[in-house]
Amino acid sequence: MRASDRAYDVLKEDILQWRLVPGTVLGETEQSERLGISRTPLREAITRLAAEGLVDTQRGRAGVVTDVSPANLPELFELREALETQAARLAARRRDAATFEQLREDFLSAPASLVDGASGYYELVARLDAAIDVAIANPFLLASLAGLRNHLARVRRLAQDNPSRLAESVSEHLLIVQAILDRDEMLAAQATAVHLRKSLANLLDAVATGDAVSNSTKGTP
Amino acid sequence: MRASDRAYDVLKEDILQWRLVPGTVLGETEQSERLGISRTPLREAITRLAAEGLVDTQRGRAGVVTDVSPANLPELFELREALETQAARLAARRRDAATFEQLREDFLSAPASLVDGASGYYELVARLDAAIDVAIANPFLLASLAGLRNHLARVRRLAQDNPSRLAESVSEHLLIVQAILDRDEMLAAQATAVHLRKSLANLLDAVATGDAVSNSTKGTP
DNA sequence: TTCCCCGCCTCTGTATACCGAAGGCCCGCG
DNA sequence: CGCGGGCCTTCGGTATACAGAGGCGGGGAA
Repeated sequence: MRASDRAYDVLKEDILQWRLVPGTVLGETEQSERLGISRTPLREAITRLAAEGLVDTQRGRAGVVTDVSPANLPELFELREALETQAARLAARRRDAATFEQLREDFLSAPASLVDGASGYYELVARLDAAIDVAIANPFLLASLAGLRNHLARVRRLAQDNPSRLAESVSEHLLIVQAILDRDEMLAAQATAVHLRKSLANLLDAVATGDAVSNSTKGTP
Repeated sequence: MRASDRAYDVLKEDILQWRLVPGTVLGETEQSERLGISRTPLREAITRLAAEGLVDTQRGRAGVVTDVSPANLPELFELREALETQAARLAARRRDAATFEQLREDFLSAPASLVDGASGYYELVARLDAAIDVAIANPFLLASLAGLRNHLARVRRLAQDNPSRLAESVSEHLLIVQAILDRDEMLAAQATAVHLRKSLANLLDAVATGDAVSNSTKGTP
């Protein structure tokens, strides 16, 4: 594997996992030494991260890890609503029945597994996202979704999911999966919109009540 | 200005204007000599173009200008519908009245100027896009829109606008501007969706009837 | 004549050297 | 003692040198 790819992966993970906090200056000399590579491949990694909006680069100053704040939540969800409602609509149109039938069963049995931690549930949601990605079969929409998810991953660390919210979330996802299975494009899109609005409201509420996630206590390997 | 920025601008323009056709291999040595810079800043430019999806890079092979074909039109418009309907909705919510009042007047007088070429009209549409960009005030949505427009600029060269289509397009845009002025979010989004569907249908028809644009005969400076 | 293998050559990937600019610190002057 | 200017240091930007890999062509053998 290329050194620039490794540098990119490491730096991206470091930023997404808040090991490199917003505002951190990524000096070329410093980071190239830390990663054990020379400045040339490091620059390529920084350039790629800048293109994804994870770092800012200004003339004469090396990359600075982009700032994220609760103020970005409404902005991100405006984009998310645009992309994911369309994704749900297209998935309903083109989905593979067997895949979503399986997902439907998994979501039906999800409440039982919620009692012992939510990590399995998050993994299930990720599988739904992946299934939708495959179903929509649109590289351009997919690229925009991928960029969005970078920022969502960072902002999620700002607030913790409310346990009671998870049960709601399961039923909302189930509705989406069912609509996709039924080839009901309109319902799939609207159920997604509903889910996103409620998710945003929950996140904003969690932020407002000071339920912030300490960076050191939470890890998602 | 930095050499890498100049290289990026030149290459991007060359790709968007079809001076570098899809499939062209961008050898590092060759391009750095052509642009009169060394390979280091050129690599940065290629990396940025790759992040935007304008070039493919695979291990051991330099950048290759991404392929575009009429088959991409439906895919692009699926993303475009998602982003631009949301953009119209948000613009209706947050627009500056004076800006769009001016645009309304300009679109009202657009049919008169259509008789002597459409270049002024395209510029007017670009001004509307810019006004919407300002109104939505959302950097994430804006970034996705910018990426989309890169690809749209390329694919437009695949088909020529039908003159009779332009008159229709004016009235569709007028409806969008009026809806934004009226703060009618729903109508703004739906009018945008209508416009996009008709645009796509027109483009697909133009492609199907072999009305392709010769690369050398059309320039957009 | 055709196919396969070997070797050369070019090109990418990485490291490093050089240059210019900007910022910080220190010294001197008011 | 404070402020300003100049010098020095450091870092980003660019060029270039070097190594490894992959591809292509030529030659030999079947």
